[in-house]
Amino acid sequence: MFPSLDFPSTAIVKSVNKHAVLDLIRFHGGGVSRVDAAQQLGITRAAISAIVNDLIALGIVREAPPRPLRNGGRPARLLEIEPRYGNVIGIDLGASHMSLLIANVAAEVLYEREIPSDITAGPQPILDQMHHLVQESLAQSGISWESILAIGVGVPGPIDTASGAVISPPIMPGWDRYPIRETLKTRWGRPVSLNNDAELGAIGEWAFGAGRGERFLAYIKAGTGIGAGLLLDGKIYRGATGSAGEIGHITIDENGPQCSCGNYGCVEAYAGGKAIARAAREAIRKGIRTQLSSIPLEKITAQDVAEAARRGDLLAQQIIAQAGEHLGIAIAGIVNLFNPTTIVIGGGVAQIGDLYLEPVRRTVQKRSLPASARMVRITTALLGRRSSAMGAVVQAISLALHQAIEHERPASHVQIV
Amino acid sequence: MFPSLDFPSTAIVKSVNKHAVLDLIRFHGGGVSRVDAAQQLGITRAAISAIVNDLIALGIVREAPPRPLRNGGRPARLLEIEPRYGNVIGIDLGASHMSLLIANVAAEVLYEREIPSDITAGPQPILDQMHHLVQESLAQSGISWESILAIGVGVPGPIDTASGAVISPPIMPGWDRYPIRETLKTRWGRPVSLNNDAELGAIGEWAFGAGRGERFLAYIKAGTGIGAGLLLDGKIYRGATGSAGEIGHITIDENGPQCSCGNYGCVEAYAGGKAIARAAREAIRKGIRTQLSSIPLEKITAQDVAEAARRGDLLAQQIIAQAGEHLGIAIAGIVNLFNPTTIVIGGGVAQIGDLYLEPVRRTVQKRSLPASARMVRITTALLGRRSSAMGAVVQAISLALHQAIEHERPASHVQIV
DNA sequence: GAAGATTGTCAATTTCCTTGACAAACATAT
DNA sequence: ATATGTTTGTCAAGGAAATTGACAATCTTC
Repeated sequence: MFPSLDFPSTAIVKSVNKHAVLDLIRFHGGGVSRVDAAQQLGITRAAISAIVNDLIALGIVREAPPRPLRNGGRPARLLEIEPRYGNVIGIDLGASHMSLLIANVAAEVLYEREIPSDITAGPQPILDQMHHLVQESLAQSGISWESILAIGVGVPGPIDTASGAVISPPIMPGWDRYPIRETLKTRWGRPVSLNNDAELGAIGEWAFGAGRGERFLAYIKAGTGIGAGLLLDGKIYRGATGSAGEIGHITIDENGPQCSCGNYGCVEAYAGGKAIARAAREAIRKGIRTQLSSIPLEKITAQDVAEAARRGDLLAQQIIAQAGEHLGIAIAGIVNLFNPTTIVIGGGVAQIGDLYLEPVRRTVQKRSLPASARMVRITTALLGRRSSAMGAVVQAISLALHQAIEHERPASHVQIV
Repeated sequence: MFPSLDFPSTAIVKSVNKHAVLDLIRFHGGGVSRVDAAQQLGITRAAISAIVNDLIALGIVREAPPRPLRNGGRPARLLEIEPRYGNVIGIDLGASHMSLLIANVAAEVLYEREIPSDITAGPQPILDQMHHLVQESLAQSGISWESILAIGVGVPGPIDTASGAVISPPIMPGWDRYPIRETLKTRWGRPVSLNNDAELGAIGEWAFGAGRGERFLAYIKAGTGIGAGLLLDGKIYRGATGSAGEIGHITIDENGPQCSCGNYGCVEAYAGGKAIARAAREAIRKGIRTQLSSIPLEKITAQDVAEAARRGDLLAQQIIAQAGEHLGIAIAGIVNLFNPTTIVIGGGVAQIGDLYLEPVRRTVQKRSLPASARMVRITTALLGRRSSAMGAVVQAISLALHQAIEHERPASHVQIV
């Protein structure tokens, strides 16, 4: 119907199919046989065989130990990623912390660590800290630097994919247009992928979490701020310049309170971690009875409110329910606009659980059109705090493996625009 | 990176390339030569030649009369669609009207007509009326029914692409799940495409209007109601079940007035044609001085308000500016979420012009994140009231031509999932 | 143990693109 | 006017990858 970006010509057909087979093996839970792959990709067994044997020869894929079968016939030889091919690192840079995963290319986590880190310190100190974290983690885990094939990094801001930098990020002062990807690539001498953290959350939950295999998925990162990662029609959606999914600064009340971004009535000013803590402080100032009064006013965090709510504190429960309703309004907007099958809610605030999630569900059902509301499943992140770091791992593996099968032979002379 | 839906294999390579060449010729303003096509598609001149000559042999493409050139060398033979290959009909079914275009496959409009029609009358009477409109139009224009290759239809509701019906449409009472596409297909014995009207607006403006060639485009249909059609990464985005882009019922003020859909504070209740008329009536009831007082209160329409505003009426100008601001809030949400390059505003209310558009632009700049706001161009529909009907024409032509080159030979045995 | 079913592989064939050469048709310089 | 250079489009030969159809391998069931 419309001009497509993929222009297959015989020269790149095998390449495209090889990438497709590789991803099928990577993301198909439970193992795929050659025949499975042939059916799903719509090409013949013979063609698949040739591709799979290439991948095995490269050491990227292996045959899994045979498993009990159901039907008569020659047992299928299931395929899986060869974990010994190499390792990758995934790093999620948050507003107040930095978390790191080391995994092999089969996405099995080998090491995990999280340290506090204040992103407002600016790019140079933080990237130095990141470098030290990597070195320490390798030392502690006994994993060699040579085994690391690629590194994936996530940051909480809109990303320009071409330059590998953040552009006008609301919560990363001093980082505007700093060449993050190039800096790390040069320092590490490895391929580096740079993505928005919510985007990575979507990838992580899609690959190994609550949104497995869904083709229309939105991941909502509800933490200090609020962001969304969008997986539309099976592909990460970044928009024209890479800053799609910025749900946090959508207006839900034009006359609402001022947000840190300067506008009025953004969701983030109602439903984010900061907003929850502020609501508690205001209520206490007004003299409302609550268990939270025992905490010094200025030290109350969203986590304190969540704990109080779990212990039965009425005010805390009310604050969290209201935050959920406000987030629900914004998510209802996403549902109306994107018509997804699944919404995965992650980030720190989502850890609160049903006290937060139920109001979200209720509000979405109430405030989005039936045609879309009926279809959508709203759930918490299965990977918990690790969604984004896991997404970074997935991206790093993609980088490593797809580059490997591409460079196997000299790059095609066919220009893909 | 992610499993793609297109699985090229040698058997379908030529088919894919043929479709790509055809669309390149269709949508490239000013004519393409074989060499141009080769460069843009990344395949060789020889391959393009074979494809183009096939298309010429089928009677779908022709060589344009030679034009003056700039550079030395053999003059390029420009390609264009052969208009005599056949004709199509595009129909836009609105809430209160029905408009029809007859065009040849080169998308040159041959006949145009618009009649009043109340969509609330229900599917059977309206589809009968549509049939009569087609017959009358053919008779009046002297175009033969035999020349009509396909028909495109647009309706103002969320569409389930699989069944060709609308699902829980807010403004089409009685149409829920009525098999519109099958009914028309059977009656006419021609391929029929059924799309959402805003979707078609996006297609129309993308192909021949204000959004020519843009890859990230949102078309906002601001009429009685408000809807959006989304073109993301060069492709129409329909969502998981075809009901994406329902911007009209996004909440911009949670405590706002009740909307016809049952919720509170939807954009449509602030910025749609109905809302504009209602605001005027309420102001008059309050006794505010305005030229509109000369019109019977219950008969005031958005168009009356627009005319009064143009004549300098302060109240009318204020109402329209406020409606624009409210629409701007919703569009700012789209800009934050989708990060498009272009927003095209069409529909009846958009005809008001800058009085409406300027507040929209101002509000979007104010209420969306700088990273996305900087990139976006906001403009009125170039095709005016015809955007959607033109989109229906484009879809009908797509149906006719792509089917023609596909059925040229027996369909590929390759299953594309 | 035989029959049936499913999986994976092989050789021959087909399809379509690429390669490299060449003719056609123009502009410009001499 | 002629020669040179440039761009466009076509042709035949060659190559890459998928398809086809047959067949061996390996299981379940009768």
